[in-house]
Amino acid sequence: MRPRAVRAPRFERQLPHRRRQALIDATIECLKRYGHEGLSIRTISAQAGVSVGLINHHFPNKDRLIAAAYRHFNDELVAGLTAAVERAPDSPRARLRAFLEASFSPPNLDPEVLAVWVVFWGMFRHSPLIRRVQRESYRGYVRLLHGMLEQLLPRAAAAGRRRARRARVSPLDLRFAAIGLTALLDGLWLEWCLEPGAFQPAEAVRLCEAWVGSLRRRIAG
Amino acid sequence: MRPRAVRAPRFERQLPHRRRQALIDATIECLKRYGHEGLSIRTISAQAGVSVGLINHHFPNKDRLIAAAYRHFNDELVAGLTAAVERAPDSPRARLRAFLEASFSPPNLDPEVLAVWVVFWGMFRHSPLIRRVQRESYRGYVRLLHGMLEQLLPRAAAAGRRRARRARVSPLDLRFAAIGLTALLDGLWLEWCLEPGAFQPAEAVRLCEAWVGSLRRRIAG
DNA sequence: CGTGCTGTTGTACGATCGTTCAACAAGGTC
DNA sequence: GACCTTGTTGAACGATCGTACAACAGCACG
Repeated sequence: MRPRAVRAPRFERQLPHRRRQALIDATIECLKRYGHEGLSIRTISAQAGVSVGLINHHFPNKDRLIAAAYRHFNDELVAGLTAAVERAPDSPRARLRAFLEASFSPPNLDPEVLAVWVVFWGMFRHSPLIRRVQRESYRGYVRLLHGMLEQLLPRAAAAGRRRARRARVSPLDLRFAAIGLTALLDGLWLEWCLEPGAFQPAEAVRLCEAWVGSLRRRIAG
Repeated sequence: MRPRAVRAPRFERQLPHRRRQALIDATIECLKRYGHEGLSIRTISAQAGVSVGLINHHFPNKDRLIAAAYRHFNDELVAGLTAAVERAPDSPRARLRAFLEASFSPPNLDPEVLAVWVVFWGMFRHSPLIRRVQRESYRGYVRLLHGMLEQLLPRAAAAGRRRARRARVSPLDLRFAAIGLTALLDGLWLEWCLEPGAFQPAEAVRLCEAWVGSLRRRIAG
C-alpha cells in the first residue's frame, strides 16, 4: 500500500551446509518421482526451489551432488537399522527380529526407494565416484549384520585349536550365514517392492528367521 | 587400378528382421559397455556400424527399440534356463540342479549382465512400455520355477479334502517355496555380481539346494 | 543396360543438457 | 544509512540429444 511498503525478499540466504542438504534431499525426491530422467540440474533445482546456477555454487559438478546424495541415502539406511536394533531388548534373537522388521517396513520397504537404489546401482560400474561411496558405505551395513549373526549362531567347539581364548563362531560358518541371510533379505525386499501384493512383510520376517534357525541347527549338529 | 575398377559398396542392404536384430544386439552391447549413458541413438548406431537415421527406419522411436531389446534379453534368459532344464536327467532333483547351475554360470552370472538388468529395472516405474514387457516376460520364468518346485516338494496329505483327485503340493506351501527360492536365488546372484570374489558359484547352488531341502523337511513333518 | 523399390545415408532442426559468469541482493557489521 | 561479504540469480554458451527428411545407392528384375 504505502510507497515504502516492504517487498518480500526474492530469496533467502542459507548457511552452506543447510543448502547443501536441501539440494541432496531434492535430488533424492527427483529420483523417486522421475527416475533417471529426474537427475538433471534443472529438475533438481526446480524441486529445491532455487535457480540453476546455485547447484554449481555448492557442488563442483553434478556427479559430486549425486555421489553426496548416494552417501546420504546409504547413511540413512544404516542409521535407521542401527537405531532399530539398539531400541530392541538386549537379546540376540530380539535384535535380529528388530533388524528384520525394520528392513521390511517403511521407510525402507517402498517401491519408490527401490527405484532410487536401482538408479544408483546402474551407475556403479561406470562411475568411480559412486563406486567409492558404495565401498565406504557398505562397511557399516556388513559390520552391523556380522555383529548380530556372531551373537546368534552357536559357538564352534574349541577342540583342536590351541590357545583359543573364547569359543566363537567359526569364520567360515559366519561368512556363509552372512552371505545367505543378506541374499534372502535383499531378494525378498526386491520381490516385495516389485510386487507389493505378493506377500506380507511379516511373512518375509518369518522366512528370514526360519533360515537363520535352520542354519543354527545345521551348525550345531 | 583400371578406371572402371569395382569400388567396394558403401553399405550392404539387409532384410528388415536381420537389421532389427542387429540393432537390438548393438543396444544390449552398448548397455554392457557404457550403462545408461550408452543408450543414445548415436552410440547404438555406431556400435551397429550404421548411420543415425537407420534406427528410425526400423523402429518408430528409441523407446520401442529399448523395449524390444528388453524383451529379447528376457527371452534369452528364459530360453537358456529352459534348455538347461530339459537337457538334464528326468528327475526333479536333477532338473532343479540344472536350473540352479545354469543360473549361476555364464552367460547369466556376469557383472555386465547385472548392469544391463539394473538399467532396465530403473526404467520400470516410469516407462509403460518397459512395464508391459516385464509383465509379459516374467510369466515364462514363474511358470518354469513353479513347475519344478511342484514336482520336488512333498505331496500334501489328501486328508480332509473331499474329492481330491491327486495329492498335490498345497498351493500355500508352493507359493512360499517359490517366493523364498526366487529371493535366495536373486539375492545370491546379485551379491556375486556385485562382488565376484565373495563366494564360488557352486556354493550358491548348494545354498539354494539346502534351502529347498529344509523346506521339504518342514512341509513333510 | 535401364528401371523401380526400398534399405540406407547424413545433414539439419529444435530441445535440452551441464556449466560458466557477470550482476544482483540479502543480511550482518560498524 | 553506508559498506561488505557472499549466497543467489538467470542469461548465455557449446555440446549432445532424438527425430525428420530429402537424396543416395544396393540389388533384384525386365
